[in-house]
Amino acid sequence: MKKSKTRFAVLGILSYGPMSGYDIKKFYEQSVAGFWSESYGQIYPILKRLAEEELATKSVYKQEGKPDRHIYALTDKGRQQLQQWLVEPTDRHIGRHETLLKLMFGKQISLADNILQIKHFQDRQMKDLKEIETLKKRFEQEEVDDPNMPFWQLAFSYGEHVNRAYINWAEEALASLREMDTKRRR
Amino acid sequence: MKKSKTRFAVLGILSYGPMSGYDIKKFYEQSVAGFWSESYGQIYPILKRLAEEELATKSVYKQEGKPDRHIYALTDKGRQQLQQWLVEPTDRHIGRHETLLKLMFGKQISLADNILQIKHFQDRQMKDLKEIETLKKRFEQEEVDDPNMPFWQLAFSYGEHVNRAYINWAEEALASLREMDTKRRR
DNA sequence: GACAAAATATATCTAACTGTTATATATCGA
DNA sequence: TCGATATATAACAGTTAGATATATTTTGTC
Repeated sequence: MKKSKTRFAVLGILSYGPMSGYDIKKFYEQSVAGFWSESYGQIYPILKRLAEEELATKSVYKQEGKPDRHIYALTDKGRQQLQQWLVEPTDRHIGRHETLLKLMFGKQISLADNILQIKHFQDRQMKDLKEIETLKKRFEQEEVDDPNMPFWQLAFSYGEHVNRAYINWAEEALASLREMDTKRRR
Repeated sequence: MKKSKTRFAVLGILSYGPMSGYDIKKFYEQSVAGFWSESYGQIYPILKRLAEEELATKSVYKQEGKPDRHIYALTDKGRQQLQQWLVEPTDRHIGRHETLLKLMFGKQISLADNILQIKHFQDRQMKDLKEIETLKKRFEQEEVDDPNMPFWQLAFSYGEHVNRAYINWAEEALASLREMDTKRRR
């Protein structure tokens, strides 16, 4: 039986420094949206288990007006397990790209509706690309000094490459669908 | 509560013609690997429910030596629900790209190990791209005459765009990691 | 501009759902 | 012996949507 990937995603984030479950969720939403996500339903139970297995230590910080912060810090044992996973060969995970799936059944609806779907997809990826560019610039201007920076830059570059591919494909697909439309009307 | 996407993935495939659960799995493995997948654990229970809800009809064909084939065919009601889903706005699903996640924690392991991971990823995507090209050529040569063909071509084109982006990004990332390596050694 | 209402942020946690993996079962052909 | 054919399911992994409770920020109205 394969071990949960969330386990390692959490250990990985803790390698950046001690954090709460809330912080971890925020990180995955704001920084690596695009190629990874985590949900509270997994994060909290796993943090508990990591503490039990001594891969992380837990300490509680009281706050006024806000709930306590349960901060977890990576132990040596935790770092070792993380490193083991990092060097393991990685097998493919087939994502579920709903827009593409819908397109496979495009014959069932009008060309106009197909065009709307792809436009919606293209718009979203354009926004994503802009966000990545903004984040990248902010990191450069603020001259973020972090030993993880070179790896974050590779991730930015990934986002740029993939989103540009999405946008270009969508442009091509839209042209193709519009051509089908004019042919059909003749 | 959102409805299961497998439901619609199954209805969609049935729009191509009557099929068994086994056929559906094979389709998702062989044809749209790259942007969708389905597992038996979902397919069989959902086929049962689709028949109960009269979105598909079931008929059993006996075979000698092999298990019976349970063939499901889309009903008008099923086609209607499929069409409704096809025109609905699609929201983003964030995949889980393990290689990229590992790269985010690349500082924890050697540059050589990071390079191995990306090479492994690049190799796999090169194979995928070749497979898509092969499939595309076969469809062209055999002059496949199917009203869904234009939509399949858009899916091929998607695969080409995205895999080329993956490969190019990997090339860039490898160059960058190798440069980091020479700098570190100086 | 003042005030209230609504939305967002902080923070943890869990039930109910969706989706994956691995295996059982059984026969035929390579 | 392995893979293809074919259905089925238990155990696990992962997501969604809500409860809980308070502070701040935004928005709408007078």
